Amino acid sequence: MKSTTLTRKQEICITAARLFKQKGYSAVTMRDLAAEVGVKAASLYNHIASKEEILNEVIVNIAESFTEGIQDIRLADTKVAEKLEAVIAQHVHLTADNPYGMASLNNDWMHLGEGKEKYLALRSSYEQHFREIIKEGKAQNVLKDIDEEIILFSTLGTLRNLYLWIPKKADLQRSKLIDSLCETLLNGVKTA
Amino acid sequence: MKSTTLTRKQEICITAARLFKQKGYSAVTMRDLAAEVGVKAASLYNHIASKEEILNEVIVNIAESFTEGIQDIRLADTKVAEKLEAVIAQHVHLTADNPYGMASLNNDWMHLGEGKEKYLALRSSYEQHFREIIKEGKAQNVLKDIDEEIILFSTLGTLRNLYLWIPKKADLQRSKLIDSLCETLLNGVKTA
DNA sequence: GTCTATATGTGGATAGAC
DNA sequence: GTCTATCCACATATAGAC
Repeated sequence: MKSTTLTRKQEICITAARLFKQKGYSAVTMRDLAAEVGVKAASLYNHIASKEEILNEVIVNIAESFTEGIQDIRLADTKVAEKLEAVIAQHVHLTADNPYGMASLNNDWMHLGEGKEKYLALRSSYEQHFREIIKEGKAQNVLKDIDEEIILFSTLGTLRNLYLWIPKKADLQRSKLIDSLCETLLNGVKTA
Repeated sequence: MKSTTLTRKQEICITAARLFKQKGYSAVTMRDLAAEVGVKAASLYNHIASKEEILNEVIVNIAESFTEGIQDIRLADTKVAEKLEAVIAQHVHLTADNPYGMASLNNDWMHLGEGKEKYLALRSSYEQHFREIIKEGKAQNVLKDIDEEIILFSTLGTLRNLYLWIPKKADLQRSKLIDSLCETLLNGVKTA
């Protein structure tokens, strides 16, 4: 992140993420990737140590962004309702910035090698922060008395799938999308 | 579906679906599958023609159930609110009956061969029926004036992820889960 | 930093004995 | 219907010339 010019390694990882979304990590070969980058497969190894390292680069950075972000949100001195909206907004922003990486994060994390434990810890931490916000919301009577896990996974289910249709709705403004999602997820779709 | 005793082919497909959920279709080898079934890899080919055929068996049957089900719901002579609840209930039932197959349906459909077009047609049809129900809801002022696509993908996002946590919450009764999801998805999580 | 050539392993699938 | 043995294509990754 020190320059606007992409290093070769970054170019490889970004291209890889796009292919991983299309076919999944296991079905993408180093030859596929090399062809897309415009070099021969062997040349990739001057920039990365292994296929697995690419997956690590793609996934772990995003996972860190999510966990750091929700920690800041949780600890912030704001109302619970605003925290919930901030969590939704963060998902929209991080997904719009990197929809391909989000696909790998969701679907290919089990193919991580060394990095798997770190990823699982980050995910676990993320969910725990989210649970604490939900608990706070229920304690303050801002959230209904619905099972905490249902609220967590229902909300996360929608947010985790954002990567599937944000690219298809490129025309939709982020701010409008965030507003609609907050309304839908927090207040529901039925009229009162 | 003509007997309570599983045929060898059914046993293979059920075992395969479980492995596909763990590692994804591409990363599961015929040797992995054979070991899990308790035979040698070559023996599998007395029951199935190819690895791809297994994926077809796993995915297409479920996709058909979903599309047929939502068509019946849409055409039924019931109120829109009940239709929405029926869609949610169908997701819970089909997912609880076959959580492993749902993983393949969500994540491995792109590896279908011949069956891919059929799958895509079924999915498209499913979404179209869902859209029509949403339109009906908005026309009758049962649903808020939120973008139809947002309602569709927000709701589907949560429902498509049910396979990830239904197995972890085996103790949760289906009827309680359906009630909670209807409340959460339709009326929202915030207090009025 | 990219290439050609290749080492080494493993994938899906088949042949034919039992 | 299951086995052993095997074919052949293709996977990741390395060696060494340029």
